[in-house]
Amino acid sequence: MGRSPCCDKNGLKKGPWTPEEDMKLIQYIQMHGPGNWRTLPKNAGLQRCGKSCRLRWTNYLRPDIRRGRFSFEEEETIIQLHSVLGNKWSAIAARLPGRTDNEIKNYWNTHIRKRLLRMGIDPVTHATRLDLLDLSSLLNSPQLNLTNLLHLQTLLNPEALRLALSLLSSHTENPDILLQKLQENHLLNSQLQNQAPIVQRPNQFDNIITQQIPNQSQSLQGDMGQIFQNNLSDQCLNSFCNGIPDQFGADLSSDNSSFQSLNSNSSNNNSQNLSFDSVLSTPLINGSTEDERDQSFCSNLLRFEIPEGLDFDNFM
DNA sequence: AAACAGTGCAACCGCTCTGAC
DNA sequence: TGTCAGAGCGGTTGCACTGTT
Repeated sequence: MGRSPCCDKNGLKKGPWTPEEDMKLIQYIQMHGPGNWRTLPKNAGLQRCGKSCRLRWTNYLRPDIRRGRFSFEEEETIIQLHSVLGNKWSAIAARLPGRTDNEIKNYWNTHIRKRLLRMGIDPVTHATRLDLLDLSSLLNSPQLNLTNLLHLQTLLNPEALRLALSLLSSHTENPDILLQKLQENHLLNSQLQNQAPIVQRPNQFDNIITQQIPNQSQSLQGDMGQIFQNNLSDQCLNSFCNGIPDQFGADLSSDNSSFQSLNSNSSNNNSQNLSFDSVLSTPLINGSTEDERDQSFCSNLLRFEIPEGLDFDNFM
């Protein structure tokens, strides 16, 4: 079915483009415009296949190409769009002027994907996954305490909470048991993955919070349930983030003002009024370091805010 | 200084989609 | 309606560069 012949089968050149080749391609397209890539290389005097020419032009030679590091806003847009569109790189690129699908794809695979994995987020589904979370780092965090673990309950499976509580007690009592628990964790994780997916997309959060909390609180005994009543909902996401940062090589205890303000701002809200917009106020700094970005990502962990005016019909 | 490992990215491969005939 | 060629797309590869030992 219409597959174009491979370059090497036709004796055409492959590999990196030389400046001379670039110049020929640019000059030809400036005179005749892009299109008809099959005949273009011959007419332009290039020993390349049409596909190679098209790729070179669309990804690197086009005058409107924007080079350089991705801004934080661009990263956020990529993540948000990816959560909705998946690996539709061209569709994502269409919303990022000057960026190509290839560039976005590479950036996702080399930067964003790894970062999400470190944060325990499945880069495919954007769901929080305990098996992806670096629990050993989490447990070493000075931020780790019972309250934070309880906050995790709202985001994780009850089995996961039980594991975490068990790990915490072991952590302080017997390091060997801790190691054993961590190994058992792999088994638990595989079981968790077979259960209903723990997806926290924003439009589902309200339901999760209003529906899951009562059930899970009831499943707890005595004071535990009361603690949940006091700590659930609007602080859960905040505390979840507070529990994570050590694995990013940063200590948020010295710089968690955004989270503190979140606490104070949201303290008057009940769980049903939880707005994830309130988590979005983390200051964003272009050109920040990877660690700084990780911290900011923490606050934007579960943010899948859809840009205003975005018509998804156009993507499908 | 050399060897090795890890990382990032340009480019290619091969499949699918689309439109012309 | 079926076939074909061209174009586009996502996945993958290979190499250059950088950091570590």
